Amino acid sequence: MAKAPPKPTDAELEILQVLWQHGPATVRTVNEQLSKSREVGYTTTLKIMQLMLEKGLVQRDDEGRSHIYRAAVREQDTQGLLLDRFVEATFGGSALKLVMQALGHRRTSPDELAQIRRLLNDIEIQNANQPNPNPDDNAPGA
Amino acid sequence: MAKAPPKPTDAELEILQVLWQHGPATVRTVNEQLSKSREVGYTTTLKIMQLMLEKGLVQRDDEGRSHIYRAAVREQDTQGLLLDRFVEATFGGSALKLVMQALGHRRTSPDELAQIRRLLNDIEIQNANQPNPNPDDNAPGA
DNA sequence: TTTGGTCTACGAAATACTTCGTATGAAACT
DNA sequence: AGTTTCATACGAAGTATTTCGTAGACCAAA
Repeated sequence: MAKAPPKPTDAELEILQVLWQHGPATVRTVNEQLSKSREVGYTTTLKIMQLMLEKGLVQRDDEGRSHIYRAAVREQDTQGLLLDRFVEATFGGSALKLVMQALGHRRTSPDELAQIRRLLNDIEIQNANQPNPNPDDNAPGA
Repeated sequence: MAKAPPKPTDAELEILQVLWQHGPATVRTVNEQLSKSREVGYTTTLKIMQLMLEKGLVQRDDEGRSHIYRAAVREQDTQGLLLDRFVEATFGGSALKLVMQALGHRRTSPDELAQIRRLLNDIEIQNANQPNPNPDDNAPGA
């Protein structure tokens, strides 16, 4: 089994965002997207994408003259990985603190709040049906 | 007004965590805490803390032989700042996606879920009382 | 076939971050 | 006083990331 691709850097993440949203694309297309938010040279984008290829973060199809790149890591997996590190580094591992901070210090629309409520319900239903697969907690709770 | 301190790096954040939890401390104390989770030389910690002083991330009291460092930035402010950047870089600016990911892909205890529900209630009450779609308010300091 | 446009490859500089070795001075101990 | 201990300061190397210049290949139009 091939080694898992490493954590993407900031510049790499920007490019992954484009590929996730847009689907497979050429360097030029990616560069144009990036250029909408900040100035960046074409060869800079090219170089980073080449490095990403070596790291296994993207794959490419080099049929024609210009190569087509696609993300080789899934959006959710990558976000999850980065989230874990971030929670660890910034909130000392407490996902609760993160969520509280995210919701508390930010204007959240009623619609979004509703979506979160729905998710909470789903989770509680799952917890009820599949209680505690890892009975390590001392929670006398309930 | 002094310039706001910059975004702390990973190593700096580790040190801030120690200072936030432990309160003002010497380099040696901080280094001992860090050493619990990974190997790190004393002068490495010292150097980083000196740089943090220059950046304004910490203050220090150099009375006696060993200096006492304290965090110069507040935990919540810093976490908020980092969270903003992180949401932007990783979730394309969608705090909702972040929360969904954090809650969805992680075992969350009933107690934590309850806390989040409570927070949601609070937010909705506030939204109802102050339906302020254009937050230009210069907080009249309660 | 020559010219101009567009592409990839590659080297290397610029920057930021982390790490540590060594110098130096003050205090504590004998 | 001499020696050991422990502190800070500082230089500099090691590493990772980002940036871009330049060279060479390819293709199409004139």
